[in-house]
Amino acid sequence: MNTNFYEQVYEIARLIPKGRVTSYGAIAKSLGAAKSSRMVGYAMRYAGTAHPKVPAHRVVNSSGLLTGKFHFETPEMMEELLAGEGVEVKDDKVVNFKNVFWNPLEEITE
DNA sequence: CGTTTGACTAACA
DNA sequence: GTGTTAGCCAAAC
Repeated sequence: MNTNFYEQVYEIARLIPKGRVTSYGAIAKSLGAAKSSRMVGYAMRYAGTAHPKVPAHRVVNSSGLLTGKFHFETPEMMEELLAGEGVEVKDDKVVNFKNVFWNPLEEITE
């Protein structure tokens, strides 16, 4: 299969379980491209155009901050989506980030 | 094909 | 804890 960089990012993003979040850097590391953390976010930018669509709202920065909320249809949608999945969001940040953090490396295990 | 960009991270002040 | 700077790299324009 064509393991495009974007496709890999999307694939992992879809693996994020409900009620859990992860960081861009974590995804980048799972791809073996820890340096390309920005590329992960860059790819997420096209998440809405990707098929199938990816739960970009489950991806936050290393601080658990909803950095990409403004890229959604509405900045508030990201919080709503997370809240709807059981992830509490306070001041644009994920509450108990470490607690809800999901490590893709544990799921990939390849 | 060259330049700009960017939903990041880490390091430093 | 907050602000700024630098490094990073692949895609978009």
